Amino acid sequence: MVVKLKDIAQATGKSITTVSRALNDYDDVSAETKSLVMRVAKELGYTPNTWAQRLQKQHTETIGLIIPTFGPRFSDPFFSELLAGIGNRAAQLGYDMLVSTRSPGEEERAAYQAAINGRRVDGFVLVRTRRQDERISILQEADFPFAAFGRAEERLDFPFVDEDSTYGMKLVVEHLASLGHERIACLAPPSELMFAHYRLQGFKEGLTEADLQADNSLILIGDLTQRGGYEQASKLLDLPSPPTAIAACNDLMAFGAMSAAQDRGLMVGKDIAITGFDDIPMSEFSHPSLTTLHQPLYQIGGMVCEMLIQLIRGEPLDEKYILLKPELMVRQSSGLSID
Amino acid sequence: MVVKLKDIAQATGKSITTVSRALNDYDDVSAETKSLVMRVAKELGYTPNTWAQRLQKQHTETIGLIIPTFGPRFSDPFFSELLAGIGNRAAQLGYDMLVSTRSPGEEERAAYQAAINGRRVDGFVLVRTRRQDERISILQEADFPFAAFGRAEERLDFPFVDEDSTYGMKLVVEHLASLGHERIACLAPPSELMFAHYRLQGFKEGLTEADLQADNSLILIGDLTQRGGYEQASKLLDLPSPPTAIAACNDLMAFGAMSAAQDRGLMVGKDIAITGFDDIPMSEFSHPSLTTLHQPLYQIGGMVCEMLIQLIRGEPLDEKYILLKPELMVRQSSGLSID
DNA sequence: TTGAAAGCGCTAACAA
DNA sequence: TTGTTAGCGCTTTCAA
Repeated sequence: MVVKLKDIAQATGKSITTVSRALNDYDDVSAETKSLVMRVAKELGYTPNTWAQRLQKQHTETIGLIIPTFGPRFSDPFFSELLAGIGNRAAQLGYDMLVSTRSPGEEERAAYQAAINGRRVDGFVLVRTRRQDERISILQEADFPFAAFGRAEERLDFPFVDEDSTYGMKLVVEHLASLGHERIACLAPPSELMFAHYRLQGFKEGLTEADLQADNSLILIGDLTQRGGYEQASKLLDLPSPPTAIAACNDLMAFGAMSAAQDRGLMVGKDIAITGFDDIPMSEFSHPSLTTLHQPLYQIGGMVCEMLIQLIRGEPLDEKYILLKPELMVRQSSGLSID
Repeated sequence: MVVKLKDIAQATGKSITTVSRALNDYDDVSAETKSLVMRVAKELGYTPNTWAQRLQKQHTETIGLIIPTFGPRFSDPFFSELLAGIGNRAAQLGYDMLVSTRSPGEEERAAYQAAINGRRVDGFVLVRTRRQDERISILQEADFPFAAFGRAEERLDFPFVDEDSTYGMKLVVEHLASLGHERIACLAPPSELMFAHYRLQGFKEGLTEADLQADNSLILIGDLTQRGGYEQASKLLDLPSPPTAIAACNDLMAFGAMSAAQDRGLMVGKDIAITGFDDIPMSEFSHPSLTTLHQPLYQIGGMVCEMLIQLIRGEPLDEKYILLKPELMVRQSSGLSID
């Protein structure tokens, strides 16, 4: 049997209302009543029924996060870091986090609609924004609070945190060029992802600035997994005139590329340079360690979460658009020079 | 403005009751009324208010998962795989998943209590069971449904899925011994974790069966991260008489150990053998690739989730205790022989 | 086949 | 300072 307000009311001889107000620390309840109620509530082990509270208050103290997946899973450490950041910040601020995964398409749309209409969450954190992102239109049309990790193509106005991928990739290319590389390949993300656009743009601008020829046959799209990186890098390495450096657009693909190179007897960091993007914990401990761009994913998760909650609470946002500069972590995989 | 039953009732000229029944496909509603109601509901874009439904039905169609963390985060790919498995299975079965992280202690206890009393979730998935696991007593005392990934020390009776770690570690030691190793070290998990017990036991039994001397100075406890693995392996390698093989109790520590060895100029798989446990996606792509024990984490997540939901629904469990045999994945890091 | 009415546990406007 | 009453949106007896 679960303890409810009624039970406390009975035990104290007060009315349900008074008990409710005492528990919520209203100041029109006498101090004695308050402490009496509090004591009894504690004794009885009272916890409010969340659903009743929410039905009444019309908000849920819960934020939603639907992770977009292409395959069935999201084992990318990228997401775990981010998730941890969001979840912990949410908990600090007194919010629950409802998590699910959907692949883009009808199901994803339905999940958002259901959550919005059913008032299941107070707002959404959007991750991995896409060029034409229907999630954004759904949310905006419903006038539903959300904050995103990533920007969107159209000049849509919404709060976001993003890292400056263009800047980051330019940094990488500059680094590789300074090491003497001239044939630099890129392992790009699926083009519908917004960050694919920015990273590719940075890659190309970097080449231009380094006075290098862009060669489209050296730009291959991978699915952001190790396996994808392995496969695409294999193609690059089997080219008649293979690249001397591969800039992967995320760490997982970079690791796949390293394997592909190593399987061909190449020494990564010497015979070929390979770089990543994300700086997942593994990067520091791979062999060779991975030169990559650091994104503070855990903190980013926290920032987006905090933005969202400010939005939900109707508080003014400290900042509406946050663009972070990734930091280049030079490690072994890019080598120190090429002869 | 959100559409509710009342709106549909008005639009169709029916009563709220009838609309509700039509929508829930009761068979005492005429076919025409039903289709009329359905159509209008669709037109208006109706979605039931979750809170009202739950308050009424007294269950939530939500399962809870509180991830225990020692530090602030849970970036272990181990958890992401498991989480994906649980979440996707839950979604298939029509359940939401409420996720949060708490470090063991007062806060964790409070989180469970609040979720139970507030009827916030219908049941819990417990992960990473501990020897004296107070979560289990809380849940059992409240008679609250849960299923665990992992067993517990006391002869407590609850449904679980677990992998046979003892068996797995024996497999590893047997493998290493067959390769000629005699000084085999172990990177063990913190001893309060239940699986630490089983893995260590397997390690020791494996030594005995291989007629090898157990040397307690070769058993070091690490915190399951790469960094922890790196630090503890460093100690082992700097011993006057270092081990020729290191069996880490999870992949992340194994990667750390590999780095430590490589930093000392050792060639992993030749100068020293290193093995892991988990077979996270990275293992196949590290350099050298990691010999480890495969646990189908994604599937395990699904199994535990399904168990829990059967429990919640009061259905008989297909199986109450599931013990899986991990499979040894022999890769490069253990080497093929030692001379 | 349908509708009126009660009630899930809580909060809040209003009265006393 | 306290209690009465209504109502959040839904489901479910019970009666018509």
